[in-house]
Parts: sequence; structure tokens; C-alpha cells
Amino acid sequence: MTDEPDASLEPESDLLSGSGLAAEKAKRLAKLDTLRAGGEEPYPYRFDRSHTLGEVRAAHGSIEAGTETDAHVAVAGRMMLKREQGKLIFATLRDRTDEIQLFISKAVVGDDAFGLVADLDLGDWVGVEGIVMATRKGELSVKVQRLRLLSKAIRPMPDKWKGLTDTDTRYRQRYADLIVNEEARRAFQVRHEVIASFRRTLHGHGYIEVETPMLHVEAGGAHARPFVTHHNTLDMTLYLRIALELHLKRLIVGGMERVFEIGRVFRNEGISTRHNPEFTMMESYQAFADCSDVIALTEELIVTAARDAIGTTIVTIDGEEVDLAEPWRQARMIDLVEEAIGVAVHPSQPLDQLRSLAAEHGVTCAPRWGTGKIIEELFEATAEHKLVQPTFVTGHPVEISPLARADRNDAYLTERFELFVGRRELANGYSELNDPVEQRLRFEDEQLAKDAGDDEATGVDEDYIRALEYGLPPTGGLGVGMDRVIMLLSGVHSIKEVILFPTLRPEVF
RNA sequence: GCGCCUCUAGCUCAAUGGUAGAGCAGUGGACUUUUAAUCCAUUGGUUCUGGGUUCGAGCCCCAGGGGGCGCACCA
Repeated sequence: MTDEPDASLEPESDLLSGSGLAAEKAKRLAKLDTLRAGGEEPYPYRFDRSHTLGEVRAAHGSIEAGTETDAHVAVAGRMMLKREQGKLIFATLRDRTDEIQLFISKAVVGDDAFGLVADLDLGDWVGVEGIVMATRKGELSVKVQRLRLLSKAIRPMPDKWKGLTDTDTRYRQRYADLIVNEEARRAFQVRHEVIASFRRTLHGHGYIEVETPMLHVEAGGAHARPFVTHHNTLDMTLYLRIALELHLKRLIVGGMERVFEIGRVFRNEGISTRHNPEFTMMESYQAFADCSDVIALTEELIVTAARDAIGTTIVTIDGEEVDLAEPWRQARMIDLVEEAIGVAVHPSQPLDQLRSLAAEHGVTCAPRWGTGKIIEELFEATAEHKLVQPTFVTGHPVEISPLARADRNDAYLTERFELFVGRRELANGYSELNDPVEQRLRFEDEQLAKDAGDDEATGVDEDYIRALEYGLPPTGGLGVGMDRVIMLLSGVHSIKEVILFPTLRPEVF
């Protein structure tokens, strides 16, 4: 990873005859001087492009081999390959839309310009004017009449065939990864399509997009350790948000009825193939709706995104084909645990009974855990890993759901769901707790846990209670881990493949 | 945080403890229809860092660093 000394500072003589990165850079830097001495600016300000390469192919892709059109185009892109053939040069030009061959004839461009083309390096950006043609073999090409260097690449590109494989380099130098790895470009295209699709679906249902603070006085809305920062002028501690929830529900109190936000949240926890310290959540809230409405919305959002982003609802998970268009299973957490261990569980059961059950299944209980928390741990230990097909796990215990409304038929459970696909949690939603008196009691329980040393617990958010006192209508809320949805749909196994610049330790230069 | 694996030329990869190699890129040459062009010639190394064992270390041992995977935490 370490670079050699900056070639521009070295005397040219030794380096120009050598090889290696420093020599390569020195040679290319020397070309800049030569170009400038000849009146050519290697970093011009702009280029007038008449067509993208995709447009050229769309318009002329079917012309007959060995023919020329009279279509004059100006195209631009990066030179990816170069094949010198005596007085002819073939080059592969790539822009955002496509790749097209350049056909450069010494007889057409003249000796000087031909020499400039021969001096181009792979990775250089060029702008070209010429005629659309097809070679004898039928390859759609632009027969170059004029070529301008648009930006000189000083550093050599990775292997033209194998690309970059070292994950460290790929993530640190995403620019190089994107240049040479088609799959990397594709994953981020899927990402764009999924997010655009979510927005369309939500707009279609009358939701409006909002932006709420990232700097929070109290990091609430989820159980997670926050990043802590400090505001100098106010001389106060602030936390980067761990969820969007509490601000968005304030907006429902304000009468906005349907709101959503797609934004980054930050959790000061481990990094893994499924976790990045900053990741993207979509949260939506809908007045007059409950958990069942949110379940329907979740399914619609993800199935629509699949169609929009990858053109199919069939995804492959660990070699298993899953059709997202099939109806998704719903099952209560307590029933899934019973299914897994053959014993019925319920938060109303005696604590000791659940503790020994947990111990039987390898779950070590912390002293402060109540029955609800133990059931959740039992679920994670025994049932969660089986949920490959899309499954809405419902009925989470009240104890682990401080912002969710109790089940209308079971005071120990909530009207809540978590969506699992491919053993990964993708979404979470519930009928929102809107009773300010009960919410205060729930917060106070959280405060006790926090005082007892639970650094993921939050305290009482007095302003949020005040908002509830103005009246939160019946509301259904949803949170979706966008990165994980994108992982599912793009078929990659690490969250780093769908985050352009994942969190890494700083590189040592 | 713990365990396992990994780090060799710009890139992709080789090298039973015995002189560090290949392909691509680069450089020089040939070539007016190539397609990862081809052919000939050729440059390029602090083998992640620091110790140690050994006659001799890319390889074995110890410590450190980066990364990957798993566990834990979590979404």
C-alpha cells in the first residue's frame, strides 16, 4: 500500500529509464511538459460532447460491417484499452453509458496528432470528434478526426483484465475499483435504483420527504451506543443520531400525517459484513394507520424496488432462490421460539422459568433482563437463523419495545414486527405508542436501565413527551435498513460492497 | 474485544528453509481492420514492519500493523 516517493520531486534522468510506479509517474509527468511545450493543454476546462457512447450505439449500433455513416459526433470518455497496429490505432473509449472503439488512422489525423495518440496512456480522459463507422469485422467505432486530451492520468490503472481484487485496496481506493470493476459499478447502480424506487412508492402514497437533525441532544429511537461530539459555541455534548424515529413522530403530532426520511444514522458498534458505523435508514410514519398497514407498505416497497432495480422479484440467498413476490409469512416471536425449542414461552411466565430455559439453549442472561428480553434472546439464539424466506416476526415483548404500542389482545406484547430475509433483519415497524402517560412510564424504565449501566438505554425525552401531550394520532411507523435491502437485491455478501466509502482504519502513508 | 486466515513488482498471481519468478501494465522494435490484438526484445523487488532461530528466512518463531472471515454487540 505504501507509495514510492513522489516522482515529481525526483530528478528525471534515472527514473525515465527505469520502471516501477515512480518511474511510470515520472514518464507521464514528462509527457505533460512535452504537451505544454507543443501548445497542448493536458487539462483543458471543458469539452462539448454531442452524444454519449450509449446514444451513439443506440443510433448506429446496427450499421453494416465495413461501412461509414455521415454522422459526425463528439464523444468523451476514458481510454481503457489501446491496440497499436502500425499506422492504425484502435482504442476502447468508455463513458458512463457504454464503451465504443476509436479507430485512429495516421492518414486521417496526420503524423503529429497520431504521435499524440500513440503517447496516450491507459486511463487518460479524451474527447474525440469523428465519423461513426463499423470496421470490417463489424465493430461499431468512431473514426477519429480530432482528439483532445481532457485529463492526463499520472498513475497506472490496475490490471486491465483482472481489475482489483484486494478488498482493502478496493474499499480504500473506490475510485480505482469503480474504474476497473464492473460489479462494483453495478452494485451502486442498484443502490440508486432502490432508493429512487422507495421515494416513488412513498410519494405515490402521499408521503412527503423531510429532513430532521442529525445532531441530537439525546440519542433516542433505538437501542445503540451513539457517537458523541461537542458543540463549541453552545459548549454542549451532542450525539449523532441513532434513529430518525422521534423527530418524525413529532411531525405527525404537527399534522403532517405522512412523512419519511432517508438518511444516515450512526451507531458506535462493531463493524462486520452486515454492519457499518454509518448506514442508511428509511423511516416513514403514517397517521391513522397501525402495524398491519405498515406490514403491507413494507412488502410493497421492497417488491417494487426489486422490480425497479433488478427487473425481477427472484433473488438468490446462499444458493437458494427466493421469490419476493410470494406472500410473506407472519409469525409471532413467541411462536417462532416455541417452534424452535418445543416449549411455549410468554413474557408473563415466571422469570426463573425463562432463565433456566435460556440456560438450556446457551443463552447467558444478564441480571437486569426481564422476561421479554430473555424471550428476544431465545429467539435470536434458536429461531432467527432459520428465517431465509421473507418473514415478518411480530408481537415483540413490551420490555424490548419502548416506543411501540401494546398489542390490543395481549398487554405483554406489542403490535410490532421485524422483517427478516436471508437471516438478516431488514425492517422494523409498529403501531406507535401515542399515550403520553404510558410513554413516560416506558422512558422511566429505560432511565432505570441506563442508570443501572445499560449504555444503550436512553433517558426520558421530555420534549418528546410534550409533543405526545399535544396528541399523536394513531400512527404506523416503519424503519428500513436500506443498505441491507440493497445487499439482498444486488446479491452481495458484505455491506461494504454497497457503501461507496465504508469505514476503515486510516491508511498509513 | 476474542479466534482463525492473509499481506511478494503499479495490478493479478507463483516460488519442499537454498540465487525472488510469470502474465498484464511500462520501455524499445515490427505491423492500415485490431477486439485482453499479435510477434521480438526488455526495465522493474526494503517479499507489510521490527526482532529472533538458522550456515542460509518470502517461507519457521515472537511482537506490532493493515485487511478478510467467524464470534460477540447490533440494524
